[in-house]
Amino acid sequence: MDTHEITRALGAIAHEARLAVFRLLVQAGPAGLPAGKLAELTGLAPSSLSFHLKELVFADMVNSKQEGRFVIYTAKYETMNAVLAYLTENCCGGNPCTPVTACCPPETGKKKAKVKA
Amino acid sequence: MDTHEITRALGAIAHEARLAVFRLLVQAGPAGLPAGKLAELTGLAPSSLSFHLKELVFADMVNSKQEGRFVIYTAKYETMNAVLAYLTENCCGGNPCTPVTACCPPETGKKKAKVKA
DNA sequence: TCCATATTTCAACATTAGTTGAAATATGGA
DNA sequence: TCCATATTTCAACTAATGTTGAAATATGGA
Repeated sequence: MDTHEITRALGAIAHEARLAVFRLLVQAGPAGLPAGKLAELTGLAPSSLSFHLKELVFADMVNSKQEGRFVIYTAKYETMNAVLAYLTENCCGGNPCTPVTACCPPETGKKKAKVKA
Repeated sequence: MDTHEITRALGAIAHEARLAVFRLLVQAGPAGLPAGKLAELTGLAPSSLSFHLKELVFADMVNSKQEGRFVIYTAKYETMNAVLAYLTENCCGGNPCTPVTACCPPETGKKKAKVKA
């Protein structure tokens, strides 16, 4: 992940509405949530939500999949973890401080169903 | 830290120039770097750098202190760590996945020289 | 004091991001 | 097929962000 992708990912969640959406998806886990539910939970106008979801998808922070007439969105933990890793890399002039262990295995909504233990 | 502060912090580093500056400061550690050195390392015009530094300070991601005729900037690890914590809080629907241990003790450039162990 | 260096401020402008409401598209069910 | 629901697209507009160069301010040293 280069700096361009990192800033895009950060920019994606550097907005009240998108941060709210992203957190809802993080908390929803691999099952995700349909756009309508997100609209209901955030109170965003459908067109505005759609705009923000596109941003999140473009930044690779979120995945979408059609399911019947719903579109289900899921958080992409991998990208978030890569961002966290980048932010703490080379921290403190290379001094080995407490290492960052990023959160959550790759989502099971995708192909790889990697489960711990 | 509320969502407004989080988005401000994220927005502060969601920009190529500011991310570069922030990383340089993270790597520089508690000693920090003067504005001029940052201008040299990033190639930013002085007025542009000044603008971005103000953003970083405003977002509480960076501290500044006058030192002779230089202004020394330092990264504020505490804020970064709070942001990392927020992003992974309540992850996976509350499932206790690998916990995030954020990076670096509070900087010693400030008053509190809290060292672990 | 006067000068050189370090940094910030300002105004003008250019670019990008976000919001709104209406219309378009897609899907499943009667 | 026709209708209702779910979501996205579009165009117009508003607001926020970022860039530039010149001028202003502050500091230390000769």
